[in-house]
Amino acid sequence: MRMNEGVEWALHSCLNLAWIGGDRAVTAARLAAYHELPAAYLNKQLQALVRAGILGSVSGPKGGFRLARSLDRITLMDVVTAIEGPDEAFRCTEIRGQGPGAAGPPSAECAIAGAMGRAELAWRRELAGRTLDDVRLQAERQAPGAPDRIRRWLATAG
Amino acid sequence: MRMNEGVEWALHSCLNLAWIGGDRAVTAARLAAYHELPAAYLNKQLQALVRAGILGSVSGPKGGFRLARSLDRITLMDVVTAIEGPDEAFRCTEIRGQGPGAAGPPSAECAIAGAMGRAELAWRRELAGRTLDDVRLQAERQAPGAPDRIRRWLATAG
DNA sequence: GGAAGGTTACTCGGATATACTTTGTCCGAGTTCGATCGG
DNA sequence: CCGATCGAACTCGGACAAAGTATATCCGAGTAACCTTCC
Repeated sequence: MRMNEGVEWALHSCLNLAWIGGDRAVTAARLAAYHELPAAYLNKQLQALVRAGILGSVSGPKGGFRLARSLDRITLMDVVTAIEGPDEAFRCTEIRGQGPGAAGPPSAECAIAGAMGRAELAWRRELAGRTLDDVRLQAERQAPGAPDRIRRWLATAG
Repeated sequence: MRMNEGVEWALHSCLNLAWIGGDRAVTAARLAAYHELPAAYLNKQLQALVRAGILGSVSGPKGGFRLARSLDRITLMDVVTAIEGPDEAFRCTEIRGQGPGAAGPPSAECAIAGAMGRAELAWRRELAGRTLDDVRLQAERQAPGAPDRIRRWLATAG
């Protein structure tokens, strides 16, 4: 069970977009270059964020991506769902109803699926309770120079 | 992000072994037949449980698998770790340290990795706090006939 | 009749194929900017 | 000189290919029971 690596890229890119400033659109190529990521593949992930309504996109010259809403309105859960999809990690296939072990019509929810689902719910609850603004605040506390650094790099390279 | 289907099989098999009774070893083929699962592949998963010390195995005729300890000493976390491995789902690859975005020597922990890690910890905590005996109790409450059913099937098929 | 030895059948265990998801790449549709032409 | 039109370059978006992991299968090593043989 391994989470899509695009989740990490998406989270970093969202923070970078916030630090750059919401008025300007930034291309996927530039966002990718900042962390030496494959540009086309990052583009694919950002598309997913657009479909989820987290980012907005502009085509053509001077085009690119920008945040569709402020960081305090984007949760970790939003990003994970956008990239990974809505399905749960543990999916009950109801094997208890297959073969000789079948108990006729399925009675209540499978106890195993219930327990696993509750654990996953705790995970989702934690993700939904943390906004990207929380993460940004923590990141700026640990590396105060980050916002300036990306703004300056974008200016010199741009 | 999809969890290995073997986790579900392993959990059901452990409960079935408990219902059958700990004195007798049951072959992978028989456990698989009870839910119409591919026998050889279930065998592979049960091997992982043996390596983790959850099950014990006996070779040769009258051989098979049996619980290495009682259900109240096996947590959901134990089984998940045995099948899925010890690695976390979200793995920080430290892209913040790559390319122009690098902030020299890595200061503190990546804020993103920290937040994701805390969420995953909540999930693990929930899994570690639930034993297979809890699940068995819940399952018997919902389907009181299950223990008898598998014992009887094993006797007739046997 | 009882016990020892050999044989057989059955099991786990790991090495080996196959299917599928994730990762990575490429080209086309659409759009905006800039240059060119005309008034 | 100013405005409109045309061309060109740049961007996202989705279709296409490669790699890695999960799924499924097969065969060999080991072992316990059983049968045969001998005392």
